[in-house]
This record gives sequence, C-alpha cells and structure tokens, in this order.
Amino acid sequence: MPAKTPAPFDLASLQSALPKIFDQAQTTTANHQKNFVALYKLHSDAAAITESVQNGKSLKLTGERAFQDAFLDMLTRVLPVKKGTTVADRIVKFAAGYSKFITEKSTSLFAEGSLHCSFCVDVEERKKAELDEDDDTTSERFLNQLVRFLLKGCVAKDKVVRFRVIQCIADTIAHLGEIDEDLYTDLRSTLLDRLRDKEPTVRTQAVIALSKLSFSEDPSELEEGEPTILETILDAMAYDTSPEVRRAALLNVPLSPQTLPALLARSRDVDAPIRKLVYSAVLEKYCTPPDLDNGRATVGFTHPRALTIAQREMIVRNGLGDREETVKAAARNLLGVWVDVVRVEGKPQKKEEGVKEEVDVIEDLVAFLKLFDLTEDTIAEDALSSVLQTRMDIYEHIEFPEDYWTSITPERAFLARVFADQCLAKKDNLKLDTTLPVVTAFAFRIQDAYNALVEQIHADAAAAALEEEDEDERARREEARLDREFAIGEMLRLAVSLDYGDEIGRRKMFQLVRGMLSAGVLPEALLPRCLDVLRVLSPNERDLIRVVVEVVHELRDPSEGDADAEEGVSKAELDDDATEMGSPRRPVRPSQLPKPIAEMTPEEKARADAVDLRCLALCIGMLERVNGTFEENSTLEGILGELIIPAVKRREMALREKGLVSLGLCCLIARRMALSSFQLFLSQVQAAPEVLKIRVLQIIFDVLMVHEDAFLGPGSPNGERIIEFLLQLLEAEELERVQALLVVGIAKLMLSGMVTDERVLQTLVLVFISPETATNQELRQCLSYFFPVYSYSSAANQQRMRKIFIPLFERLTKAYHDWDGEEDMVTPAQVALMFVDWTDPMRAGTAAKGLRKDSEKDPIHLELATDIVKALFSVDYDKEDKKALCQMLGKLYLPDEVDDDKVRVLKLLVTNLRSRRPPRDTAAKNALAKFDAALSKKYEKQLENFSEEEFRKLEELRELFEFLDDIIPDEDDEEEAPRKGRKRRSLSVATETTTSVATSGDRSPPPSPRRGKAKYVCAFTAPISSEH
Amino acid sequence: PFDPRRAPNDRDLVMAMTDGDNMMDYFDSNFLKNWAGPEHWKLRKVVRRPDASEAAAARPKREKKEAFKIDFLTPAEEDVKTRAKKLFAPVTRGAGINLPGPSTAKAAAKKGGRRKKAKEQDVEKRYDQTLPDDMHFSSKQLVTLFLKPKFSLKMRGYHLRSDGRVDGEI
DNA sequence: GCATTCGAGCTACACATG
DNA sequence: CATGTGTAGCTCGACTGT
Repeated sequence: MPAKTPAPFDLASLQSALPKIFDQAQTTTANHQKNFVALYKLHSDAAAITESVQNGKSLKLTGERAFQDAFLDMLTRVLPVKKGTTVADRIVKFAAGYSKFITEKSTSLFAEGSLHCSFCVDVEERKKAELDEDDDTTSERFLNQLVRFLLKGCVAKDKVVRFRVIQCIADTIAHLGEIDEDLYTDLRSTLLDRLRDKEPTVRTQAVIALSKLSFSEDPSELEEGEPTILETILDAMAYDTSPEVRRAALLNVPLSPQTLPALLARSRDVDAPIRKLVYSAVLEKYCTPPDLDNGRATVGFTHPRALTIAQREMIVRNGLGDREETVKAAARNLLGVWVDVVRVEGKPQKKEEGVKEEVDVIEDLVAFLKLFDLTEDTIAEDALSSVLQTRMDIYEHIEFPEDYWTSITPERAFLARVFADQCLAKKDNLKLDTTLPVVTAFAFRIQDAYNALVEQIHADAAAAALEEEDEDERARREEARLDREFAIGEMLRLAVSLDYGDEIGRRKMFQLVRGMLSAGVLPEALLPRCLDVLRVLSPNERDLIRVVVEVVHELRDPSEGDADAEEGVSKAELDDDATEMGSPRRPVRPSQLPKPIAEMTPEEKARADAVDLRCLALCIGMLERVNGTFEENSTLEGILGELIIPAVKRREMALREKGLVSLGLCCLIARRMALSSFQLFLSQVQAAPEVLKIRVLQIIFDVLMVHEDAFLGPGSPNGERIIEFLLQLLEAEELERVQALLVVGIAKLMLSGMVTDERVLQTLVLVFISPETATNQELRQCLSYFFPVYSYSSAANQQRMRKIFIPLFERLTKAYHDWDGEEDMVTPAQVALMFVDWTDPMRAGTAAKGLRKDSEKDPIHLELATDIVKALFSVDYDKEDKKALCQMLGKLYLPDEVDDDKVRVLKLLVTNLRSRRPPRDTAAKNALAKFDAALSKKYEKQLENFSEEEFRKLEELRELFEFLDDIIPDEDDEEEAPRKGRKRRSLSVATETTTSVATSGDRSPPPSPRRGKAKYVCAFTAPISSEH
Repeated sequence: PFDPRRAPNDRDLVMAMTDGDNMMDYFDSNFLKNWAGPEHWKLRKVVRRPDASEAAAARPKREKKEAFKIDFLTPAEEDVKTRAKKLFAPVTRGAGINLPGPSTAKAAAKKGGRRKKAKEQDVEKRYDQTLPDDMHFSSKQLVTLFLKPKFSLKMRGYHLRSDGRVDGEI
C-alpha cells in the first residue's frame, strides 16, 4: 500500500490555471460555459490526488483541498470590490454558475453509473477508509466548504465584503441540491440575521438569498411562534426602510396565493419604481404561467380571473389613480394585457394579425367589463377608458350595430356610454356620429328597457306578496332588477350626448323622460340621469324648472290622473301631440293632499312621506342644475311653501336633510332668502348629527361664497363674527369629516379673497401639521393642495404667508417641544422649508405663468430673511430651532435688483447677529456665515458705500439692539458679546431708512424668555386671537 | 421695478382656474407631488439661475472611467486563510453591524423596563412604507360649490366663456 | 479621551427627454 | 444620441456617548 497515490497531475498548476480562467471570466459571461468545463477538468484531476494517512485508515483529499484553496483565493479577490462593478458581478455569477455546473455534472454522472469518475470514486473510498469528511462527493464537499467559507464572511466589518459574500451565497444556493441539516440551519439563521444589517445593500442580498432558501423550508420544523422565512421576507417587503430591499423582496419572493396580497399591497409603496414593478414585473408577468410551452391560454397566479374582484378593483384604483405617470403607464399597460387574457376561452389570440372583427372587439370588452362591478365608483369606467386610450386597435374597431341595442345588458350599455364619453373627450366627432344611434330609435330602446323594468317591479311586488319564493330567487330577481336599472341609467347618460338636431327625436325623448319622472316607480337613482337629459332638452332653465315643478305637483297629487296605473310609457303617449313643455292634460294648480295629515292612516302617511322624499330629491336635482334667480321662477314659490319648508320642520332625519338641502339650494339663487335663513342654518350646526351637520355646513359655505358681499363683504358687520364662528367650530370639532369640510370651506373662502384674515391662515397651517389631524387625510391633502395654490396665486397672498411665518414658527417650536412624546410630528424645520417654498417668488412665477409679472424681482424672500434674522436675536428658541431658521436662509431667493434700504437693513441685522448673538451650533453658524457672504457678494455695490450715512436712523436701530442685548439672560452665554463689536459697529454705522426695520410692530423678539407650559399645549388648536 | 404695493389682485388665479378647465396647466406639476401631507413633504429645488449653462457644457469633457479589472493573475502575497481573516474577521467590538432595533422575535422575552426601546419598535412598525390613501384633491373642489358641483365659481365681474362641459357659472 | 453616528455636500450614475 | 435633471450613494466633518 503506497503512502501516496501516484499523481499524474501537478497541483501547482492550479496556481496558474485558475487565475487565467477567472481573468477571462470577468470580461464577459460569454466564455463562462467554456470555462466551467475547463475548471471542472482541473477540479477532477486535482480531486484524484489523495493521500492516505494513519496507515490507510483514513484518506486525505489533498487535491480537492488544493483546488478549493485556489478557488477561494480567486473568490476573495472579488469580495472587497464595491457594488455596481460589473466585472465583480460576473465573477460572482461565474462562481455560482460553477457550483451549479458541478452539481448537475455530479448527479448526472451518478445516474449514469460512471463511478469511475474521480468525483464519485471516493464514495467507495470512504466506506473503506472511514473518512472524516461526511460528504459524499467532491462536488458536495466543494459546495459545503464554499458556503461555510462564505458564512464566515457574513459578519465582516467591511460592508462591501458582507455584500459580496451574501451575493455569492444568494447566487449559489439557488441550485445547490440537498445540503446537510447543520449547514441549512446556519445559513438560515445567518441570513435572517443579515436581514437586520444596517446596510441596505446587504439586506437586499439577504432577501434574495432567503427567497431562494424559502423553497426548502419546512414550517413544521419551526418552533411555536417562530416566523417562517416567507413571513420574514414579507415583513421586510412592507417595513424595510430601504426601497432597494423592498424591491428585492417584491421581485424575488415566491409568488403564490398566500403571498399575493402582500405583493398587491406594494401598489401603495412610497417608492414609485416599486409601485410600477407591481404592475409590470408581477401582475403582468404572471398573468399566464411562465411555462408557456403550449399555446393554451392558461391562468397564471395573477391572471385577472385568479384575482378577487376586490383585488382587481384595488389594482385599477391604485394604478390608474397613481400620481406618477410612469406608474400609471404600467397600470394602463397591464389593463391592455388583461383585455387579451380574458378573451373568451378557445378564441385564438388574434385570428389574423391585424385584422380584428368588430364583434370580437365588443365581446372582448364585455368580457373585460365583467371583471368589475360596474356600480363600484368609477373603477370600471376608468379601466375601460384606459383601454380605449392605450389600445387604439380596439378603439378603432368599436361599432354598435343595430342589433347591439336589442339585447341590452349592463355591460353593453356601459360600454357604449363610456365610449361615447371618450369620443367626446377627444373630440372625435366623426366616430361619435357613426357609432351612436339616432335619437328616435334610441328613445324607443330606453322605453323598452324602462317598460321591462316597470313590469318586473310589479312582478316582483306580486311575487313578494305571495311569499312563495325563496331567498335565492329573491336575490336573483333583485339582481336582475338592478341590472335593468343600471342599463337604463347608462342609456340615459348616453342620451345626454346625442345629437338632438332632429326635432322629432327630441320631442320623443322629452316625452319619454318626462313620463318616466312623473311615474312614481322610477328608481331614485335614475332621477338625476333623467334630469340631465331633461336639461339638455330644455330650451332654457325656466322651462326645466317649470317641468319639474309640474312633475312634483303631479306626484304629490295623484288625483290628477292615476300615476300608478300608467307608469309605463306607452307608444301612444310618446306619439301624443302634447305640448312639448308641459302636458295640457295636467294643468298646474296648487296641489292638495287628498286628506289632511291628521286623518291619514300610518300607511298613508308613510306613503305620503315617500312621495315627498322623491319630490325633494327631484327638487334638489333640479336646483343643482339651474342658476336663475328664485324670483325669476315664481313657480318655485309653491314648492317652497308646500314641500320644502314643511320638510325642514319635520323630525325625520331623511326628510329634514333633504328639506334643508333644498332650502339651501334655494338660498343660493335667492339672496333675500339667504339673508333671512342664514341664522337658521347657523343654529342647526351645533347640535346636529354628523350627516346633517355636514349638510348644513355645506349650505353655509355655499351661501357665503355666492352672496359674499352680504356676509363677508367689507361693509358687513357680521363678517368678523362669522369668521370667528367658523374658527371656533374648527377648533372644537372632533369628527374628521366635519373638520375636513370646515377646512375645505375656509380654504375656498380664503382663495376667493373673501377672507384675508391672517389668523385664519395661521390656524390652517397649524391644523395642517397638528398631530391631531395626522389621520385626517382629507383635511391634510386638501391643505397640501391649498397652500401652494394660495401662495402662488397672488403676491398679496404670498406676502400674507410671509407675514405669518415667524409668529407661527414661534408657536410651533413651543408646541413641538411640549409634544415631544409623539415622534410622528412634523418638525419645525420641515415647516420652515415649506414656507421657503411657498413664499418663493420664482416658484410663484413659474407656477402661475403669466399671472405674476416680475416675479424674479420680488424681494419677498429678502423680507422673509429679515424676519428670520430678527427672530434669531430671540433667546426663546433652542439650538435646533435656530438651526432650522439659519438653514432656511441659504435656500432663499435673492433677486438681482433690490432696494438699497432692504439690503442694508438685512446686512446690518446679519452682521449684528453674528457678532452679538451668534448661533451656538456650528451648522447654524456656518449657514449664517454663508448667507452673510452671499449677501455681501450679491449686493457688493449697494453695500459698498454703506457706512456713516444717515446716522440718526442708525441710532434708532442701535437702540433696538442695545435693548436686545440687555435682555440676554446670562445663564449660558459665556461666549456672548465680546463687545469688541466696535469694528462691526463702524460698519453698522451705516445707513437706514428705518421704516421697514424699526420694530414695525410685528415681530421683534419677545422681551423675556417665557416658559409657561400650559399655554403651549393648546397651541395647535387655539385660534391665535389671544395674540392680537 | 417690482412694486409690492401694486394693487394685488386676489382674483387673478381664481380666474385662471375656471378659465382653463384644469389648472394643472398653470401650475408646476412639482407641487402636485407633495399631495400626501406634511410628513411626506419635501422641498423640490427650483432652477435659480439662468447661468447654469456654462457649468453643464464644461463638464462632459471628462473621459470615461478606465476599464476596471480585478487582478487575478498576480499571486497573492499571503495565504488564503490569512487574507480571509483580514477580510472577514475584523468586527470592532461595540460597533453596530446591525440596525438599532434588535430582532422582533428575540426581543419578546425581554422585560418591559426599557420603555423607550419598546416605543421605538412600535414606531418602526408603524412606518410601514405605504402612502396614505389618495383623496385626489384638486382644484375642482376649491372652485365648485358643495351643493352644486356642476357649477364652477365665477369670480365677480369677470365673464368667462363656458364650453359645453363646464355647466355654468355663478 | 476616542470611536461612532449623524448630517450635509458632493459626485456619479441612471433616467427621461428633446 | 446627446443632453440635462434628479437621485442615490459616498465621503467628509461635527457631535455625542461609553
């Protein structure tokens, strides 16, 4: 027995061969396959070299070890190479690829039984020699030691090393077959630990690696309560602070019905690219399964039909509603794909490329629409519009042949209507003319549908009376009825867009709609639809009003012809030559209830109330659509007295609400009524339940907006009181919806210029950032929009914003320090930046193009700087606050030309601040110095001969500063005033037209440091009245 | 020169808003990105100087970076193991390789003495990286009445064209 | 005292755009 | 394809804590 196996292979050659291979491999991936082979050859040859030790009791794998060492030698050279270096990435790929290569090689060889291969021979050897290696093959030993080596690197100090190491692991473990238990456990725990790495790049790789490891995890082996790898990845996907990590999770987590909801939730990720990927890289990609060998259209995990309707709706809502155009585009694209994949089973993708049958297109779209609940918001409409926009091939082929309308379904009616709206929006009149039906024919279609609906309603009622049907049957009928109703609604919508040039058609349509309205059975949801048609058909508002008033009287006074008996609309009636704008058979006369209320049975009362509700809805719908004055439409008087006023007095919520709204709408067109009713509305606010409160406030705001001069005008004595009232409401209000409504209303008043009060503006800002409104998105998003719009819309508004900044900032800092328990609060620094933005004249200039001239000359930021520097003399702010203020200065816009006075005052203030009350922390000091330098540079000329003149004015200033210096508390100001300010002083012995600086009342720093806690607590909600 | 005392016309913009159907045209789409409320607000820098042209033109003269290659050919001066040690081992004590808040799973057993830590954890979890619901607030809601959304507000005195879709003015 | 961590400015890259 | 813009990662400097 030889001590050494004869070596046909020189191990030293590895030292030169491997470097060559790796050197090649880094240049391109193209040579990788070739180099796998070469490397494998070396590996095999080397593995053949073994040494037996302990008299042959065990075998030392000398050659394998040498190869491993040489391999790791190469690999270690990659590890310190920072992310994004392609050559390093290639090597990692190469190493991982080699792992895969030998794994496959070894299994295939094993299967072939070529046990003579050196990779396998040691199986035999081992049995004989009782090797201490517990792996079976060379490849397994290789992988094992490779991974173990890499695992050691996971805790390296250098983040790059950690990154590379885990990158290697991630790439490698994808295809290592079974590995031993210990190694798996180590891998698992190490990688999970790296998910907590402070470097995002490392966490990213950990996520990728874990995603691959998750396939081999057995949840049953976990301890109770221990999260699975999958759960951990999903957690990272939602909560990791780095987009990079979340993105990696999104793209690598195994897709399954269990993980899908978490993936979908990323459609609202803060990071736009991630949102985009949800649509493009997840939803679109997996619509059909990856293995599309067979052309059969199969259903992937994210096939629209594999999703729930709620998920589909969420996808559409989030995708098409996204603020980022790129995300929207991805979502639109997805919807385009959906149309193709929901195409009716068995139909080939496209019969012949490019040739598309009109019928197919309609069928496709109907199938697409069936994915959605057409009544849910505007989801289906948005989805369809999107498809019509992106898929011109579809849009071009849409036609509605005659028979399209014969079997109308909700989808078909909806499709036609949305398509028409789409044509209208893009002014495609040609398409509109050629596809839409003629009015007369269409009126008959609506009539048919309506009559069928009425018929069904009666049938349903009859069936219900018999109580013979079961729940399912009832539900089915209910659904069928809603379908009919919906289809009619869509047809009516479409009717609005039709061309009424044809008088016959116009008359028919009018009679139809008029008839539908005056029948008592028309579902209430269709009232607005009918009114819209009626409005288009009416030559003017007065006629519209008159017709509706007539209808109301007919409804309330059934003695005028039995409405119930004739609620269907007959063909005869349509052809009837009645006067178009009113039926002569039903003369208007004061309606009279058949019986006094007192004599009514409860059933009769309920019925009368129902009729009144319907009439009120009709009134509201009509009043919403008109704008003539009340006085011009005397027919309204009757309705007001008989219907609206009584309803307002009712106790039933529904009646009262509708009554109030009607009354409010009347007030909008009747100034005197508004004046006399305003108090009524005000009195309703306080105690009303939420719904009513919202209504009443809406009325109040609308009335204020419409009759501005009556309430908030300059001469109005009540203006102040009304504003006060609104502010108090806002302050006290608990309900979020009401808060939001108040804010929207006040914002409108401010934007229209009716309210200019700075207190109100301040309150809005405070409400905006108050932690108390953190969950009130409606409110916050309204104000997010409002502030820039308000600021940029006029110089006066922007000045107003500037003026409130310092007082606001002071309140804010105090409040902030008192609230410091809450970390989710907006910092004063953040607010400061907002004000920089909102008061930026250039932003205003570009934002409102053409409306602001000379915005580049507007010195508003210079003035703001002056405010800020003055405030910085105060001792009331702490370090952070002063820093925030100082850092604002660097972001301000300094116009090229500016009044000498303004610059000089500012310069004087800055100089004095720096010498007498320099900020304590360096960041602030630097910012201030930088600003000072910027000032000096920019206004060099104007500051040149700035000294010794206008001396007296200077004295005034000096007094101000002496005053300031005197109030410095000596507590911690050792560095305070090195009074060698002489030098500075000579500079400041400079000019002044004091007008602007001299304490102009507003905001000289408070004379004494105040520390009253109780006061600040309310700072967020309390209107500022106390300060003024 | 600019005169701040020039009678400010509060109505300027309001007009514009109703005149063009959407005021998006009039506004830099930049600030629309700050729709999500103050916590997501960030300052988007505005192009200050028209003189930015020169700096940009001078730049691109730069040569592209030299092709970086990893040196595999030079034999290592040290043994693989020692190099690995150097690369891997040095974890300075007291240093943080991990994020502040330690693992959620293990922290469960800890006592509740450290309220601050517990709070941090909560806050950490609270920041799930998700946008708030978008209310799609727009100019429409600032220029229409609550009760008559079909009408846009016409600010006094100014006459506006009304194109078919805008239903009217008040 | 030092190392660490945090913030701020800078550079380089990727992206969208004309 | 070239260009400009916006962002992300990196490096440097100051602050804070064990």
